[in-house]
Amino acid sequence: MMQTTLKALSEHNRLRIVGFLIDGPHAVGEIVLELDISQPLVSKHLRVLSEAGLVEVHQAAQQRIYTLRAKPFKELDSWLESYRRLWGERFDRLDNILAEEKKKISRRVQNEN
Amino acid sequence: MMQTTLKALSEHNRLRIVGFLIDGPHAVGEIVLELDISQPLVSKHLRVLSEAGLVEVHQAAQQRIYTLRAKPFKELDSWLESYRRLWGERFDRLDNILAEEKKKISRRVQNEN
DNA sequence: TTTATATATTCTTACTTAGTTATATAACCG
DNA sequence: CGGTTATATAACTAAGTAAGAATATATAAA
Repeated sequence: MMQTTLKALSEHNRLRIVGFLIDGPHAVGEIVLELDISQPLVSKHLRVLSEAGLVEVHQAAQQRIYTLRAKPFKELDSWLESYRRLWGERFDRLDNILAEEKKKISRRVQNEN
Repeated sequence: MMQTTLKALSEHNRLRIVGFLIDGPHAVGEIVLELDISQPLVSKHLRVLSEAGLVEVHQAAQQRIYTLRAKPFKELDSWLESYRRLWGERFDRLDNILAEEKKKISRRVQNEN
């Protein structure tokens, strides 16, 4: 749920963890080194992220490798969709670009004929 | 900041308030009726949202009208950009929308000829 | 087996925060 | 003015939660 996702992401260190996991899966130990906080703390945050469905684990020997899951981010993205109208800007810009593209394409198509 | 935005949105009733404000500005009293929670509680949440820069107020007689501000949502959107690669396809939103639109336009223009 | 490595869990403490109740402020209205 | 409406603020309580310290679990290696 959106609620759960937002809550999980609303904490500083968890946001950092998620940010670190963008560039691929990482073991707990690597996260500890990257964030420079205690291992138990990292484990606890990973648990929260895990329960929120933001990450998944798989085991490799003694290591636990954590990976981002796409779903909650996709959900966030589509939730945001309702708000994009707030800054018409982007769509305006898009419209302008589209208008130009239309001209270009129109010209091209006519040349082809 | 992303942190602040996410934290403000991570609370149930605040998320509801923000959701309600999508369809336009609303007075505190209207929010109270819509969410069916106490007025002081609504005021407190509006304060948090306000301090997080998610809403802005203007006064009309005894009423305070709250409106969504675009900026933090824009920020959220561009923050999400880094994560879109998680579900492949839409890497740059704009680019992809453009690509699709181009096809449509191309088709349309050809039909016009 | 013992020992080392990697990670998780438990317990506690300090702090934050959602919600309630009661009260203050301020604008409008007769 | 006095009353009413609309909203904010303060004080309080209860619940949540992040962080640290100590300990437990589990796999691997010697």
